[in-house]
Amino acid sequence: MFKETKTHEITVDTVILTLKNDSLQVLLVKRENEPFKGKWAIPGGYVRMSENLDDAAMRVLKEKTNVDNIYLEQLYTFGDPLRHPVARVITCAYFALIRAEDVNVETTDNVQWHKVNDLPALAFDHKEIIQYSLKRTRERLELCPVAYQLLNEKFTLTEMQRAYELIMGKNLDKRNFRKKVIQTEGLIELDEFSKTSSKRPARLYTFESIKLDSKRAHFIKKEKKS
Amino acid sequence: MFKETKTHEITVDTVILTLKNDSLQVLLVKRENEPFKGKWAIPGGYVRMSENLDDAAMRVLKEKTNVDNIYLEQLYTFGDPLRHPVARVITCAYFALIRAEDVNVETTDNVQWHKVNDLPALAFDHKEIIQYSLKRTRERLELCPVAYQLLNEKFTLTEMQRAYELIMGKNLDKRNFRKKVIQTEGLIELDEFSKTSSKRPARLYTFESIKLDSKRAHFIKKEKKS
DNA sequence: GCAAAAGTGTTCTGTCTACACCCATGT
DNA sequence: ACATGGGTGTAGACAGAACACTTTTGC
Repeated sequence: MFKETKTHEITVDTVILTLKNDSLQVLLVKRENEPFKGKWAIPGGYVRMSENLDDAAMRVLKEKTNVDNIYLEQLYTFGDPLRHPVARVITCAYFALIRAEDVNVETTDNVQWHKVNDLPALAFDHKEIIQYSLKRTRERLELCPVAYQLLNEKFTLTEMQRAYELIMGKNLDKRNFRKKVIQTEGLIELDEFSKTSSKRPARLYTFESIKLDSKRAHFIKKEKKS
Repeated sequence: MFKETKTHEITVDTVILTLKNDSLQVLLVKRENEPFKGKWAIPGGYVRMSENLDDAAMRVLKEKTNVDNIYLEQLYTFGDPLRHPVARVITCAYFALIRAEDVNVETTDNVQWHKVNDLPALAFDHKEIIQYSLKRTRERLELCPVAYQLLNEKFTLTEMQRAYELIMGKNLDKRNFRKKVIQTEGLIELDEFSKTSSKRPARLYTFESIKLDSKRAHFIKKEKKS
């Protein structure tokens, strides 16, 4: 009766992206156990019996990073039988964009940010998962300005543009970018300016509902006047 | 050691859509076992230990419908602990659009097509899964003309337009529709005409790679002339 | 006063929408 | 000859791309 002890196991893995040092970075943890002991991996863990997948992803994310209340989206489920060398582990991958400001991750020797353009060797199929999350993030970005999730509560348009550029992997035209984003529903022009000691102060912006529930945090174009 | 016999089980479920009788229909099977015995459900089954999720979905689909070589796409993974009343079953849902012509499904009392706008009571969260597949299909349709998968090998533009209308749930302008689709890469105008006994014969079209591997069957706009 | 980033408009091109009439055939 | 669905073009609104100079501040 217990011959079939081999069962599928199911995990969630989370790709956590942030902006740091003018590059897009992903949070990795060093594996402490076999397989792939000592290799870097995206944070993940087993799904508990009584929690749904979203909750499991949230929990794992919170356990690893102490970050909560963010835009967390199911990415794809990876189930190749060979993705795990010793067991059959199917993983449901999630991804999240988080604000540098919110990041109270204490990085240690075993928990570190890595540039997505310069990844170390990764455990399992985690490189593929990260690449896929980038693809999805780019697709999302073309529909709604999710980049605000990477920005501080108050930000300049230049910062926002830079976030877009880092995600899209190409430079954008300043005037066209501004023309487009100022039409975004929920974007608020503040009467404050950055005083980052540099040159001319830049106007700050914020999002109306920047603290809202992540599920509804889609910013779309403002209604046309009729 | 075997106290923790409760484990996650993982299934794949497939939403199989087709056009029939001028409506979008989904293939349902009547459940023969508890839970939800006698209720309609989308075809699904357990993932085998040595197959990946895509293969499992393909296999289940083939077993239930005898249809192969189609556009089959992972939809979403549903993992609510309460979605199955007696066990913890996480399901990875796939969806497929299939051609009426290819459908050699023998429908029986237990295997039938149902209009997506008029579904019976369904087992589990299958109604939600079907709704989600419609949403995704609409999104896909705006990017590439996946509707060809619902059409016969040779089709008229009016048939194609009708497929779009049924998926999008709204009527389209004939001239605008044609202007747009004739720019689609891979669409071939044939020197044949439908002779469906009606009135004026309509020109037939086909897709260049209509028999191609589903993964690459994305038709995009033709290159602009430079 | 100069270095550095902030800020700002116009033109062109392509795409989307709305809209109405003639054509080819079967009966 | 007429009924039926097939087939076609134009004008206006809007969105995206290209492109360069002035402004404000710190030093």
